[in-house]
Amino acid sequence: MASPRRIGAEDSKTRAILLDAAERLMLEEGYAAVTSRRVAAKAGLKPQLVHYYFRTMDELFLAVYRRRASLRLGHYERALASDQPLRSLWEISTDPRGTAFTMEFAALANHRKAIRAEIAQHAERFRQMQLDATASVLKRAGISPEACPPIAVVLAMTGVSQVLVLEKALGITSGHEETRALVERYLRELEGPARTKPS
Amino acid sequence: MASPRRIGAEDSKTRAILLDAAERLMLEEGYAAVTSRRVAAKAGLKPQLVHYYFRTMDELFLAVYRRRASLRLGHYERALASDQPLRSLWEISTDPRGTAFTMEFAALANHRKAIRAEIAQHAERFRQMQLDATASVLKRAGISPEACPPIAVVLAMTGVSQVLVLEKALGITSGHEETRALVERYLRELEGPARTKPS
DNA sequence: GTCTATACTTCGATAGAC
DNA sequence: GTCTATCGAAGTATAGAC
Repeated sequence: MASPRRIGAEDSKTRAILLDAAERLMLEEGYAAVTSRRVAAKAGLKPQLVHYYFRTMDELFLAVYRRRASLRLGHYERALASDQPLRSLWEISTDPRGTAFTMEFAALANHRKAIRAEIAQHAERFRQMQLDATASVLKRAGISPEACPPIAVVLAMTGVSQVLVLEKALGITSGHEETRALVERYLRELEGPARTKPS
Repeated sequence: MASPRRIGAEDSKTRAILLDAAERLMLEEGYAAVTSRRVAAKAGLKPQLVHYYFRTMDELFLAVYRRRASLRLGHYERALASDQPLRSLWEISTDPRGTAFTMEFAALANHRKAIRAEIAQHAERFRQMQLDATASVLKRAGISPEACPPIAVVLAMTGVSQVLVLEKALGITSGHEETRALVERYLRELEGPARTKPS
């Protein structure tokens, strides 16, 4: 009884265009630039259409996030099914676009409860997937979980890749090459040399 | 000849109060919450005073950043002068407040050129300080730079600490304890057990 | 140094016609 | 599904009195 207001269909073409525009805006100028007016302008549509497809701006942010998370889930599944899961995971996590999203949504989550909850939920799931793959690679390599806990490896990979991408975006690159080389050495020890071209 | 507009003194008490308010607002609700009206409300002052002390909101952000960076520089210097520089650096970089700032400003830098430049400049300086300390600790421990480049250790410490703090803020903590334990083990190997209470 | 008053812009959101 | 029209709130910033 609260809301007689109409909302557009989820499979609408226009809705997808608005999501694309919001996504690009977020990457290029940060979440603060994602306003109904600016999204519409970027999409070549009227601002009111944003409100027709999304009840609130939070709903728009959530829709953007969910679409990305769903894509990412696919990437993860393919990575884990490959013959070099750790290397594939490293390539995904050092992709600038993916990490830019992570950062932007993390900042956004600081003051939007609904988004924080959504992120936390997905993050735990991705973490578990990474952990399973990492644990089995380390086991196969004969590295004891006591000497080197797989979960710590996962966190280290996550942290190092995020720093590399974040700093590069800020124009800081000192030490990056050496760090990438070191990671490459570990990957070779565990899974051998790269067998597929990095995309 | 451009601006006949008056600007308040840098050593003003009121100015400091406004900076405090902006800083807290940024930590609690993210940079988007830092508006002239909200900063003034938090400081118990009129919004116009914000514009009296800062020409633009960017100038306010820069002032907040510089004040923090200056404090941080002092922390670093004390850490590097201590008898356990690596452990001290780890404690600094896992401090939630410091890292929350880093994240918030990194996100802000995405669409504010002046701030990006300021951050990059300071970051390189901090990086160099960390590197010097790390290199000398590793050397003393007899670890060759070829086996383990000091710069990679610095980036790893930075990345891992950031992930720990960022995820904790989002409510994600799986694997954190194990990772902290692993870092502790490395710190003990290099510098021995903690000799000072973590603040 | 702080106030009132104000100009102008942009924001999220809704109602109702087509 | 998209449009015109419009609200009230909040944003940055400035001028000028006290």
